[in-house]
Amino acid sequence: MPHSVPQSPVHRFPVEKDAVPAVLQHHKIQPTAQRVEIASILLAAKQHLSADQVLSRVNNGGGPVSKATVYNTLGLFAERGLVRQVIVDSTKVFYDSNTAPHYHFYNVDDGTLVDVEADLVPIEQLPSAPTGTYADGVDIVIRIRNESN
Amino acid sequence: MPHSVPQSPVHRFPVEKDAVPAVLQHHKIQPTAQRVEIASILLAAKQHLSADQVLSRVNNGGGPVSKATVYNTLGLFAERGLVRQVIVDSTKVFYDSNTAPHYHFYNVDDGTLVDVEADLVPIEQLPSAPTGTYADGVDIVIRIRNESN
DNA sequence: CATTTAGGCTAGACACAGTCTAAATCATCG
DNA sequence: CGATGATTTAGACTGTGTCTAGCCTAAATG
Repeated sequence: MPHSVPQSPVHRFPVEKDAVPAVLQHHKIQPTAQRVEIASILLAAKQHLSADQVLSRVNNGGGPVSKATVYNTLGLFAERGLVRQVIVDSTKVFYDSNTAPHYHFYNVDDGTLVDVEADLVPIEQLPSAPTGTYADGVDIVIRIRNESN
Repeated sequence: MPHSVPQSPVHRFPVEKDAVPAVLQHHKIQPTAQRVEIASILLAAKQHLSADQVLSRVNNGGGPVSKATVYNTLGLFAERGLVRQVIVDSTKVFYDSNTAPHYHFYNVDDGTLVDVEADLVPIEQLPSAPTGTYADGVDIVIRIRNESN
């Protein structure tokens, strides 16, 4: 499961489809038709999509793209820092088009993710990583529930 | 996916097998043979086990317990606050026998989990939960990698 | 032009964690 | 003892994600 060092995006949201190939190249990703298709869905807004959601959106909009290609492409995007994997649900991975430092509210009742600005969670200092290792990133998830009265 | 409000354990590690039924009852769990078997594996130490690991351990040690029972039982334990679910790997859930407030290092190279004392990560304040929701808990995962030189 | 080559794409089979179902078993209580 | 409700069970099933083997395309080679 590849993870990447957090990296500030150089692009602004939304990214127009015309601008997608350049963004891909900036991340050392060959822009093919399918990759542009998938990236333009993700980069249309700051959002969290599962592979499943990307697959169905791409097959309603642009052209049919195979399941394998969607999964491979999302993995490649994550590896190259174009998107970030978010692990909050044991059953699926979310891909976050917002790569700026931030955390998440996760609504366990409806499975929704909401961004939390990083500076809203001031951490004085991180504990040092165990010997022989180095920190690669910090994920903070604040689990929330609906007030059910 | 049930989550529970964090709850300080009243027991000390390791919990001897004789003491397990009382611990279960303290968490409002009927102590059956299978549940005692599974709980005594988890409570033998502060540790992080997947359902898979519990299943194979219980079937090497005590008696055969079906897969469905292991999954149901772990879910029940989590719901009643005897153990905590830890979501760091998209492919499986870990069950943490340490229910005291703490966070985790997650070694993405070898899939290992290491506890981080809660007071080593001082958080000044949490952002307020979105309207209509309330915070149910905070998970912090520091992803680490092996220094590969 | 024909041929090779390399990267990318695809359908469909596959792997595997976790859930569901229907039946068997067990405990408790009158 | 028989009824009732909770628990356990084997095995089928679901859904996410991976793998395989072949196909396509574009660029390089001759």
